[in-house]
Amino acid sequence: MNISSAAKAAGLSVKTVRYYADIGLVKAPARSDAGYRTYDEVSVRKLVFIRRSRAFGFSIEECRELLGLYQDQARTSAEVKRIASKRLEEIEIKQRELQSLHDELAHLVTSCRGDHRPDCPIISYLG
Amino acid sequence: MNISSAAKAAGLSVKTVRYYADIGLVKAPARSDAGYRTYDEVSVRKLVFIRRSRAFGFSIEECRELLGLYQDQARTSAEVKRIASKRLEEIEIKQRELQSLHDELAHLVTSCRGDHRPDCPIISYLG
DNA sequence: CTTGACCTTCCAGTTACAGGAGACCCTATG
DNA sequence: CATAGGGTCTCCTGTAACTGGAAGGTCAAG
Repeated sequence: MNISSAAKAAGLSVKTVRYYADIGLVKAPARSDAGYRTYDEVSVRKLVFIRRSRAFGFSIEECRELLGLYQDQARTSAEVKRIASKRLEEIEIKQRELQSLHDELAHLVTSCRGDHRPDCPIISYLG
Repeated sequence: MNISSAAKAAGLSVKTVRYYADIGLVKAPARSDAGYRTYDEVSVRKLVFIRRSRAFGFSIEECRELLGLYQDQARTSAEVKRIASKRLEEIEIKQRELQSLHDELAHLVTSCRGDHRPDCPIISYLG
């Protein structure tokens, strides 16, 4: 399985798969005679795992850690839960930040008439 | 007023102020004989404007545009409102994304016992 | 045999700065 | 007056997670 097939199967771009190989996250298990990266089902499954973890906003380093736990038969669910909980907390913090930003900006936008005149509460507030 | 005083007055780091000068966002209005950047009240006010705009998540390019509108006596409030509304929409999209992420991850975290055993719904879901 | 789609490596660019090197400047103190 | 400490300058590198592109090798089809 060449890199483009693996990328398609995993739902990633070729560039991204090559990048993951470069940083040692998911290396191609083999190379062809011509030096082409060759992937198998196992590595594709890892790539999918990474894609889904990334979609959850886990960083590459967190993905690396999660992938280690994914492959580790002996790890406890507590180890996984710790990382996921940390990520959940980050999400909640970001949500609160976004909420206050949203409310403040929404207030400014609704209070701005948005007509041809120059006076604007948004600019007044920012300045 | 040297760069560190200006930075302190604007609530920014010296590095950031120098960066804004480099990219032509807020240049120092003058230089001393020794080549030191010299700031005045007007430029400090612009720096504050940028800091507050950045805090609202406006990109540097958006800040550049807003700053242009800020300084433009003839601009209409509609022009400002357009940019702010666009930003507000981006925030709302991000909020919805974060919300579904949050719900899904929260569901996984609560369904994981987080004990010494290896079976873990989080990993099962990601893999 | 050639064409076109693949693949390779390496380099540059993205965002919005931060860190640091090496050199210059300024002020205060001994 | 020398020097010590800060502050400032420019320039280079690094960050996260890739994307785009150049130059060149490979492979299958017609």
